[in-house]
Amino acid sequence: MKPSLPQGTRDFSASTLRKRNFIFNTIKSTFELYGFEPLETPAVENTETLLGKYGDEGDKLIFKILNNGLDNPTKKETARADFETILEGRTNKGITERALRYDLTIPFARYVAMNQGQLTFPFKRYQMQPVWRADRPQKGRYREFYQCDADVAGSSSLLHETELALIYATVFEKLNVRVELKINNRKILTALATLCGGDDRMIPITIAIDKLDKIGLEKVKEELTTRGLNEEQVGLVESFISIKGSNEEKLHQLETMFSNIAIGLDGVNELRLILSTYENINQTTTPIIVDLSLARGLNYYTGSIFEVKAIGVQMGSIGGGGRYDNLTGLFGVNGIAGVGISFGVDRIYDVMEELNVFPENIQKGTSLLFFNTGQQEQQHILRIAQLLRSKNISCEIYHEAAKFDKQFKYAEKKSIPNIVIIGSKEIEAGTAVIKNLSSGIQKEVAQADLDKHF
RNA sequence: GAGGUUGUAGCUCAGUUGGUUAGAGCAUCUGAUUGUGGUUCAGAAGGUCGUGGGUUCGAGACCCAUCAUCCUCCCCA
Repeated sequence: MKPSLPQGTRDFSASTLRKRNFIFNTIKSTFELYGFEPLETPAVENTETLLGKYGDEGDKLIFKILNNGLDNPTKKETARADFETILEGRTNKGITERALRYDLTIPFARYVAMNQGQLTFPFKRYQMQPVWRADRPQKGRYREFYQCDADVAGSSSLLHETELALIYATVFEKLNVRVELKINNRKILTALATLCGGDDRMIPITIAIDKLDKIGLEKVKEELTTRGLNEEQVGLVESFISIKGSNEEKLHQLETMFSNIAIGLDGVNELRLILSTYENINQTTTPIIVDLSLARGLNYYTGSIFEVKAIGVQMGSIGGGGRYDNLTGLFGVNGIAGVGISFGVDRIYDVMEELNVFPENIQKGTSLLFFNTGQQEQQHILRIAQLLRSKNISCEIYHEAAKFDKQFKYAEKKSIPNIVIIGSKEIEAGTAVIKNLSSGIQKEVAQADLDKHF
């Protein structure tokens, strides 16, 4: 059979992995600087833990795992009946009891709900693991990709929003990626829905305005009309998303617009507080921008919402997050608020590759190669290599006494910067020949001092 | 779920209106080179042209199906 990879998945080789790890390490160390602690959850969750949390579209994109033992003859009739419900488009425990994790937030909520008695609140955790979506792959979209989440459970303090925004700014500055950090508040969108005829207008309105920068104002208005808004209501939405100016100017206009709607004013005040603390503290060059068309599809958000876009690259959002008032409510535990952000490592990688901003020094592998001149010498070299390794110098020995030509080419292909020759002559003299491959400079040193040269 | 793109050597790609034995560059291997590479030169190896049907005297090329791929929409990181 021909070897192949499932759609939307990738192998990562050494140079890619070093760059990816650079991103992971940057995010991880920043999370820890802010007091978040690590958590890992299984790749597989019970299907019912995940279903119904991401909307109808989301449910369709969850990878479900076929149960084992369906071919057991004694269970054949039950299996057949269960499968009928699958054909009707519903999931069934008898066929797919488990599913692959779709994001990290719901598993986190499940974990908090299960362990609420043991946790210290506010509970701050970070999690960097792959998630899977049965989506159609395309640019910046994979079926297996990593998310790096930091969430706080059990606190409604807006301090967390500010700190999470600072984490975004810090990480992207460390990665040398210029970004636009966009913020909005679901309460403002709720107020808009109220103005437009009721809370049930919330989802259609958010879905439509979220597409503003992609499809333009006219198409958004069309979509609002087909979703049942009348002319006056469409006009309201239009004047809402047309609000321009500085952050403060936008907030000011919103106050006028929602002067009679408490939840709207509430949202404006939250935004103002987060913005002022951020702007006071932030030492990076990343601006935070109020974007009223920012809506975010996931419907569990209830307060602040964030999104990060890279500047200068055509790519969907590389990070997003927000506040959800009742994180664990779906698991029967009420009263635990949450707020969190997520980094899309795979997209960040694509962006950094396109902008060519990875540092040079992260590709460091083996620092020297010992040439192999024969069995006898190999024994001697092995001892020296172990000594260097104990001093934290990475080295390898060419696996056979081949022509120098071959050994040189091996070193060059693996980008090993130095080669060391210890042949019979050198063993006798107690010396070693070091050659730097990029400069071509060669020197003879005492074997005992070898470690001092790397 | 809807629409489009592209599948030829390990990689990147040529291949004329259908016509002998399907090509190039890079990479690989061998030699020039018995302890000093990158350059150069000489040579070798590598393909059931994604798969299966069809049209034709003749198909890498045309038609149909199928699979894969990348991209767009939906939705999202």
